[in-house]
Amino acid sequence: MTEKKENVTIKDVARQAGVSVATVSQVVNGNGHASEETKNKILRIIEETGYVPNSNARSLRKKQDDAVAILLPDISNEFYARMVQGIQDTLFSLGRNCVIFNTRYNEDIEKQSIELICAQHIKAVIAINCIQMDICKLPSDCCAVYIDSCPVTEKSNERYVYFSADHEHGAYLATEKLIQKGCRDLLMITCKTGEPATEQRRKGFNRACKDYQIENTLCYEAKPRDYNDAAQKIVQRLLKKGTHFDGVFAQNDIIATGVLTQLLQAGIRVPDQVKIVGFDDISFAQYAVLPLTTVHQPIWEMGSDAAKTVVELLEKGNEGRQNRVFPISLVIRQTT
Amino acid sequence: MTEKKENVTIKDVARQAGVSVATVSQVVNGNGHASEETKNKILRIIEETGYVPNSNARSLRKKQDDAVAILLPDISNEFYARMVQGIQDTLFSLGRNCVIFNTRYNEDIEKQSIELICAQHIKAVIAINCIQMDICKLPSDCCAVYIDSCPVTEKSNERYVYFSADHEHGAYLATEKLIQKGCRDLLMITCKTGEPATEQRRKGFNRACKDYQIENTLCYEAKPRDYNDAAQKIVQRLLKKGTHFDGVFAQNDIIATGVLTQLLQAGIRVPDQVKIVGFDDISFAQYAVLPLTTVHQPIWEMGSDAAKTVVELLEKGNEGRQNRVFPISLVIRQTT
DNA sequence: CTGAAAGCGCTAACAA
DNA sequence: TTGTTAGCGCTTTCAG
Repeated sequence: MTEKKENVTIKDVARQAGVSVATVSQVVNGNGHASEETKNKILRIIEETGYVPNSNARSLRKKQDDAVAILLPDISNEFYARMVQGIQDTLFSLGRNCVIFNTRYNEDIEKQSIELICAQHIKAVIAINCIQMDICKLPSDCCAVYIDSCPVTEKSNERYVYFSADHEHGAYLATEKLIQKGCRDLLMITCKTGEPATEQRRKGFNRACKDYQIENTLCYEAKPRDYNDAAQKIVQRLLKKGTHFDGVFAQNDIIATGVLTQLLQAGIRVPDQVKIVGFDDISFAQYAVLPLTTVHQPIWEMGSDAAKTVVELLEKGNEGRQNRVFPISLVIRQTT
Repeated sequence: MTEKKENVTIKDVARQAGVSVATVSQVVNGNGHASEETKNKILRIIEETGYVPNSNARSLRKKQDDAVAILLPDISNEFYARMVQGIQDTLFSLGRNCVIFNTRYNEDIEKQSIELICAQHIKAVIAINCIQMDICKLPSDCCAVYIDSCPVTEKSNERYVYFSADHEHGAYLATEKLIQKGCRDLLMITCKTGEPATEQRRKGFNRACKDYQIENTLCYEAKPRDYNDAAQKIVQRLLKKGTHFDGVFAQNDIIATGVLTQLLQAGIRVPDQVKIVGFDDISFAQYAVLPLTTVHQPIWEMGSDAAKTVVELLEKGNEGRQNRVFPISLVIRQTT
């Protein structure tokens, strides 16, 4: 039976090695006191047979899955995809893996995902910008890092930590740049109303406007799923009505791209007549029709750090761990 | 115990409903013959307690996990992300979920992912453009849809089906367009050598060149992970050497964007002096510095169809199912 | 240092 | 229509 490498169980390995399953288990998990000799023998048999432990059985027995769940709204948005890369890279180096729940900005799918997390007895989750902030819905023995899902003023505790980029500061810098470049009639196009990141960016925008005594401001919301299209429609409508604006703060780069497209199409010169600042600094901010001035977020780092943190939370509990606010910076390109 | 909704097991439900676990199991899985009365009672208790079946126990018992595995090389590439959306949308409507393995063009990670698939006893996989074509490595009771992972001439069988876009035709159309627009010195920048899609596109390019008697052709490979950067470096080097070319067939839109950036930076007019055609038609093909002429693939549809197919394969076996080649089309924008 | 045995939560015969 | 029971593959006391 050494040629077929399927459905080999711990029992098969034990039998072939002439030991008990307990010993095999100990060797596999490295927490035993097996002699070098038996250890080597078992390892050899494992190699030969291609034995791979049944993770369902293990999770069942331990009442705990060793995967980390990632909840996010849209995997085709590069912002989230790059954060996932950060998470995975770090998880991989910790010998763990993850399961991604792509919730499509849909509360039902989010709810269902949480049910799957319960069903699978996953005890570590990274929730990125999720709607369902009602954290009671996670089993009480679950650890979590919430990224942008909660106001970071939320106190972290034994099981939860809150991460966020410094959205307010980023928005302030973006708005300030527009004003310093001479814009007086500002348009902000936000992401989803109610999202913590959206609201903090709004705050930063408003504060900058106040500090510089800018009073002509417009604000519209781009519905998610298709930010680009939403942004184009907003600009189109404004242009048609003849509403004047000379500076646009787009709450993400996808929105900024939509604004840019529509403006250029209407024959408006950017940045001469209208200036634009985006947010996130995803790759096509660089490669857009006009490379975008935008607010850079340390996306990979936040993901990587979240992975490290959630695993520590799970393994050692929260040793006085604080919430984290990640610094952002303004990247000047050609739309301002 | 009706207020806490944690760690409620089938036993708890059975006890509270005054029935056996077998009956509960039957009701939950809908394959029993319970009376309306007991069924309703059980359903009510489930609702009250918030019982959710332990998927690890179920998978263990059934020797089969009901998740579908997705293997792909780079989730931050919008092409793959959008295909995932298609897969998930369809899987969701079938009441299944998926686990994504993001292998980073890394054979080790791919191997490890396959091990996790084995460990978890997942029996359905969708493998997109994966390296490990040695399908023997999947357990013999696994069903799979391979997308772009194998030459589609591979015969499908009881357990495997091969999907592919019509890469050769797409490449032919792209190349033909360049030639018809007057290009005579063609540069092709390929994706990873050896990938079936790469090789088929190469074939299409070569065939078009032959048909139109174009002899001055150059061919370089852009290494994955950072296609944009790789493409920029290739163009930079060529420009420095003074190598002449007036038409570029980029094997994906990310590469095309890199080419475009470098060309414009060198003061070369596109499409006047050099024309470019990309491949995939991902969103920023539309929003690039110059909207890209590119080959459109039905990405969402391929994903959706793959999901449907793999589930059917699993549930009913392969009822004479053929491989599929998806049609592509050329989208003309502003780089030709 | 190693083995025996209980049991995680669930499903599927089989009995009643 | 419903209940009893064996056992999926694994980890983990507890004995030896």
